[in-house]
Amino acid sequence: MEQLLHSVKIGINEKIFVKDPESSNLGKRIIEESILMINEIGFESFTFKKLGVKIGSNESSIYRYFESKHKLLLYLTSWYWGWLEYQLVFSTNSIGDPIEKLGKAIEIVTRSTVEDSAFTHINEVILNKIVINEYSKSYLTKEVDMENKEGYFGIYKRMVNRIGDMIHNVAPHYAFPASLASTVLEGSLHQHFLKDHFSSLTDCHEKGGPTQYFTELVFSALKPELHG
Amino acid sequence: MEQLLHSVKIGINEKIFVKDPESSNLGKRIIEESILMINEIGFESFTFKKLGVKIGSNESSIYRYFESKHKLLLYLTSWYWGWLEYQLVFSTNSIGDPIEKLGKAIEIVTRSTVEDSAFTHINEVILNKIVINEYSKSYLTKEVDMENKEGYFGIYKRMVNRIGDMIHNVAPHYAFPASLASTVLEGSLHQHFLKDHFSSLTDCHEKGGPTQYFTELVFSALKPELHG
DNA sequence: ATTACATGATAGTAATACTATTATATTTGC
DNA sequence: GCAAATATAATAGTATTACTATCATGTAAT
Repeated sequence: MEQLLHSVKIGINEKIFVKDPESSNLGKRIIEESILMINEIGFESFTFKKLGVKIGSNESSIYRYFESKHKLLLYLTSWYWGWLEYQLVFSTNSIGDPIEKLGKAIEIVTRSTVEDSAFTHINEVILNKIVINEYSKSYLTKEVDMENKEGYFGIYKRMVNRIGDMIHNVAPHYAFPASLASTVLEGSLHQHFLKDHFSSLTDCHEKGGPTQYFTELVFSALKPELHG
Repeated sequence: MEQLLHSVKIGINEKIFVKDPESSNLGKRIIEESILMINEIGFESFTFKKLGVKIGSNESSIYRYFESKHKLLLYLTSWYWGWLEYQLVFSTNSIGDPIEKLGKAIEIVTRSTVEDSAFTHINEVILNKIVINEYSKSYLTKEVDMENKEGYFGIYKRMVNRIGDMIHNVAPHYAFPASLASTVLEGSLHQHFLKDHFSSLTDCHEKGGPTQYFTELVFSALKPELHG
């Protein structure tokens, strides 16, 4: 399994980058250190100039990989969703029972991220924090429709669709499978954020909090429509 | 009723502004036109300089009211939540039955905003669009904990708590009233956004879509714990 | 050794998000 | 009605941002 994972590469829309950061050492350091830096100082304060200083490289060299910091954010979050999708597919693929399958899927997308040794230059735990704090900013823009057309959000959409399909397989007559799937994915990020910054607005205080909350929420919504 | 509404002023944390925009004509025009402009060009492209040109005033004069565009966003969104809270309290206050009361509350916070003639200089329909597109940016910052301590998000939190309390009154043993309340408020904005930009990720396509989706979601979650 | 390509260094630009200062209206108190 | 106080406007200035452009240097492949 470790071997298998080591040969996996998360496939990201090539329009998001100018030059593939996976293709060079500098590229990998851009990814590695930008994750740490965005987490430390936030996306607004993050600049290519500061990143250049940190990795002992030059601003202009970073522009060879990404034409803007917005594109870098799209890259990082796409990578995260691709990585999570991989976990999802890998862990649910062999499950035959639709209910059990959906349960496992909810667990995977709502749990706190654990480290993954397969991608040495990417810290998934910290990347998860970035997704919680910054993902919305990647699509809450005036350019969203154009960028959506270009396929920049493809992995995320595929992820929502996968979960929506699982919901459909459990309850074929349920009227809101896509909305429920998007609520779980987006709502999970939100509950994790609330846990850290507005603790009175959530009940998900322990480690498994969001998983338990969303598992109950989804299955009680589907109960009246259960298949079979 | 119209008379009553005309005498109501939405109370906003005074630390958010330097000078109360409700206290002068210029202040009101700042609010009125900033809503239109942020909706048109998006919060990132919006600047006080551009706003000054639009209202025939000067950048420096706008800084007398708000020390930054971030604070102006906090003001606008606080106003929106205060306005919505008013609608919520007004419409549910006289309802005795907890189930009916919660149902009405969900309807009010998930429906598409309708015009309100009580506040002539504020277009609530457009302000609602701003909240959908920009509200997350007001708290997804490195300053969130400090600003939360200052009470900048007080109205929103009160709103979530009100709905959480209503949930609790319907189902006193339900374990996640605050999470469910925050899911409805935040999720509603998200479903409205998806409707406009990622229609394949939602099933809430018609006008009453989000209301029906969240009403079913909440009541099915509470069903096993129903009071009485 | 030559060429190609990746990276680095430097400079420059228009715009942003302000602050500071001074000037001119407008309102208010007497 | 006038002075004083206050509100608003005009102008200038600053550090930073988010880039683009050009040229130099290092390194790797033929």
